[in-house]
Amino acid sequence: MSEHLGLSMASISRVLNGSPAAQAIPKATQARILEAAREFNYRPNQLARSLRSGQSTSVGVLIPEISEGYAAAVLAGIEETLSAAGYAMMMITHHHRAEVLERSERLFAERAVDAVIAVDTALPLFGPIPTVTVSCPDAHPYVTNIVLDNDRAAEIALQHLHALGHRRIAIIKGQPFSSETEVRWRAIERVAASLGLPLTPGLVAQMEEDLPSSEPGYRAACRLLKQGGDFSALFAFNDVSAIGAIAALLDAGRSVPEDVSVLGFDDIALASIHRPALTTVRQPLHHMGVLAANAVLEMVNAGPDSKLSAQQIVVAPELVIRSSTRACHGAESSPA
Amino acid sequence: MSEHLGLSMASISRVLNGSPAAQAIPKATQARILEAAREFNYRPNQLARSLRSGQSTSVGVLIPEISEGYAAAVLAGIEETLSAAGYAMMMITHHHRAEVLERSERLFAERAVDAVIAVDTALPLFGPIPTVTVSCPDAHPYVTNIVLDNDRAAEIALQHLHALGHRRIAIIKGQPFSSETEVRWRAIERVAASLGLPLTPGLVAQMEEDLPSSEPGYRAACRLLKQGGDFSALFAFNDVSAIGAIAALLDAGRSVPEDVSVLGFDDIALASIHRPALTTVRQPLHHMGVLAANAVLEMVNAGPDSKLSAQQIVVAPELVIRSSTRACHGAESSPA
DNA sequence: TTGAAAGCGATACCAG
DNA sequence: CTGGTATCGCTTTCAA
Repeated sequence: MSEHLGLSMASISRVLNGSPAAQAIPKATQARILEAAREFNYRPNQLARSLRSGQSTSVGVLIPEISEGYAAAVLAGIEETLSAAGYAMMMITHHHRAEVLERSERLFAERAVDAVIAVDTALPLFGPIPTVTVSCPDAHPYVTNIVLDNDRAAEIALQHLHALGHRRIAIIKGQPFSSETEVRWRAIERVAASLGLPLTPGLVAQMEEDLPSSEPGYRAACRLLKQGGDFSALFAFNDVSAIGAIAALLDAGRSVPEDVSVLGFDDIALASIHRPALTTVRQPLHHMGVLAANAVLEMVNAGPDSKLSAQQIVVAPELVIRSSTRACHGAESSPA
Repeated sequence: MSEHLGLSMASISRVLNGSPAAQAIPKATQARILEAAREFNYRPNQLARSLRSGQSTSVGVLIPEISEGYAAAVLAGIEETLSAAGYAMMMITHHHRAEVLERSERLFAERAVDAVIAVDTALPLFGPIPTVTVSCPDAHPYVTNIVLDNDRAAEIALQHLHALGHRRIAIIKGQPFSSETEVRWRAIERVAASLGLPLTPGLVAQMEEDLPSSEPGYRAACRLLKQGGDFSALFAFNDVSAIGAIAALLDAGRSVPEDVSVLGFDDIALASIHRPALTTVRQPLHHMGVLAANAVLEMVNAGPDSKLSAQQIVVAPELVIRSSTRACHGAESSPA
């Protein structure tokens, strides 16, 4: 310890942490200490500090996987924010395996994380530790929750297609394990009903495979085609499946958007690069990560016993119109 | 502490850690301790343990960013391996900013990570701490290094195009800040010379912008087009830029692969999702992550003073042929 | 305005 | 075979 240069470690600690008691120390001494710290290249040992203070300035992050797209974008927002606040991140990918989820609670506890953020994860309700979830619609009452307004999303999506004159719209549902699948589907049902759009079994296909590729979307679209294929537009669960669906349509001799308009979801980077560029419902993924991290920081700073209640933070989707959708072929001039 | 149930914390520690001294403890007592631990749901505090033992069982990971596929794949391999070994990961994304790199050394030291892994990063030589780099060809002598065989990569790429009858092949060079840019370029020069392929200035464009999107590739391809555009094939620095280049070519009225074949690099998930699916030089990214993590674990387990010397681990690329390349239009029947 | 000393929760050395 | 106890590096209360 650097007290070889003057005074005792108590004062040093006070100054280096800008603790309230430090105001009672003369400027001159403060400067001396700071300089010595720089000279000795002093690095406080976070482990010791955490052990003593009970604050590890680290948060656990639970995520299905890190392939590109969805999770990566959210993660980037989280990392950026946490890192700027001096917090470390302990990340665990669970691949939707229940056993990993169980174990993660233990790991987080052992490492004494101050809080946890769970992304697209069916959380088994962690202890009394501050928790924030992203895209987990049916999370427990005591955790704060960042979710997309799925009702609004379904609304802008279907209204867009409806306004273009489309009346027979096929839907690709998400996989059963994705936490957003059900909420989104119910929102679609509601909006479809209000617009008078049919949602017959032949117009709906659910993805099944747990692959991070566009394959599930490709196969779902094939099933849709085999079930009659009588639709002029298709609303996919996400961009990746939309791209798979487009490939399936092209392979079946239907062109996009001439024969069928395709609407994606998420607005991952690929959506704008792909040709035809994808019209899509944008989720502010990066921003959701930032919000989650900020919520966590707020809870942690508020102290363990503050009655900062859990919030429900709803973010708005936004329609990004590109070239994969267009007016329905056989449509009369449509009402704006 | 659980010593309320029998004996002292010393023995407990011994048993719970399976320390050598534990063999001298009767089975019966061991069982009693283990059961009590389970009953009390005892979680050892890693912070305290680390403070005492000087081992934090955590490693720092330095990465440019996560949104782009490349890093995400490597990261997945790292996370999986580390996690299975009970190690935590402290990740920092640096966006190629020197200032962040400097700071990260400090952060890693403060958190007392046992080792660091740097991916695609120009490392400022961290202290005496075990270090492994991935894709940093000119790393320092004391760090072990996971690199792709770039010579072989250039060979299989250009030979593929050459065999398809292409003679005028455009190249998109990587950004100056990417650690692989120069090695790769020299490999391409060498192979091009041996195959008798021209590499005139008009056939080469270097990306400049530091964006994790396909924009730099798009712009580079535009420059190539403006510089004459007399080529039947294009070899891009990576898949993301290949995808951007394809968009540029399409926008300029050239079709892919009919008018020009495009060859990517990396084989990120996007490569197979994109239409046309990308022919690409596959880097075993996930595997490289696993190798890096294993190397780190080996070094850490070997102890700080072992003379385990730094290695150079070279992995092999592999050509993945999809639909973005095809035989040259005006080519005579090509020699296999 | 500054110092001494008591821990935080474990590990490891040295006795018994 | 098992129990004390010093110690890891820091924060913080209490005295001086």
